Amino acid sequence: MKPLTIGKVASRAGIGIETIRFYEREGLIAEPPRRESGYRQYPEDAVSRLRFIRHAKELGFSLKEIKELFALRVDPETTCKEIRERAQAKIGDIEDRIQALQRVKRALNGLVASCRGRGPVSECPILDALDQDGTDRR
Amino acid sequence: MKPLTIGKVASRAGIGIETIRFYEREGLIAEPPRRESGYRQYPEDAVSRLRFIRHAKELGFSLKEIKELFALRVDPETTCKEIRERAQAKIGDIEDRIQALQRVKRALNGLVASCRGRGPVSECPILDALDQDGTDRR
DNA sequence: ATAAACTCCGTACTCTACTACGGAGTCAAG
DNA sequence: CTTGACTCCGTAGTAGAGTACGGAGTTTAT
Repeated sequence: MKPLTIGKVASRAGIGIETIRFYEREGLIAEPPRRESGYRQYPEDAVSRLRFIRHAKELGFSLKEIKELFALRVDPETTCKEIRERAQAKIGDIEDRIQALQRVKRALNGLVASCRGRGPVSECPILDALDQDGTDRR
Repeated sequence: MKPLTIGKVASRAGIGIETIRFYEREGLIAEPPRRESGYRQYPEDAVSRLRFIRHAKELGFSLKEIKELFALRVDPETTCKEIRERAQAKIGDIEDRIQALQRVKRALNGLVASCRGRGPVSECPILDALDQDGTDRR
């Protein structure tokens, strides 16, 4: 359980050193303790947090949204009610995204099918995939 | 079925006029025909395409990726096999994303539940949600 | 005990995806 | 036939998310 240097954390989490410092500046991760020399010393679980950030980004969450996800559990002063409400809002959000992804997937499947069927692929099922609910949510 | 001006297209698709011109420059949408005055004239289905772009972006696809999705069906010279392969790769990709989102969702649900259960919410189920496969895919 | 590798910091640069500006021409409703 | 809304274009600016630089100090493996 010895603390990790920034370089170790970076390679384990699969991101760059500069990015970690950047996230620290942006408040996505806590400032870690330092040794006398000023070197950062990370506990193991910093790696999980950074991986989470990486994956969440790949899913299309912005850094701001990721911060909000983290905020759901920090401070023990937040009332349960509030946490529940915010979490549930996020869940709704995520469900929307899943729906939308499933539509894209169906469209691509349609493409594959029509292709297998050997007919001309000229017309485009992808376009219909997400076309509905033209109005804004979020 | 009369053609639409850029402004109409923009409002129906839920994006800005400048953004449409930008997408045109970037090759995400075709240059539409113009009337003598130079005004762009869009067919109805331009709206679908733009909505598709908007939704795909919300899902975390970059413009470049979106272009790749579209490229799956443009040129009729691409072999069926190739289209199928590329489409299937994208499908796999999307399935991964759906899985990941479902993990986040489960984590949030857990959060809500543990909260309702009244125990201390101190420890963080969210972090585990996406934490696995530390290595890169894509 | 010394070289190679690592870390520090602030600043500056890059890339993506818009968004705004502004002057000039065009359209359409009254 | 005017006037207010719309569109044209090129260029410039912005926000978000990193990424690079470079000189100086620190660790660590041999």
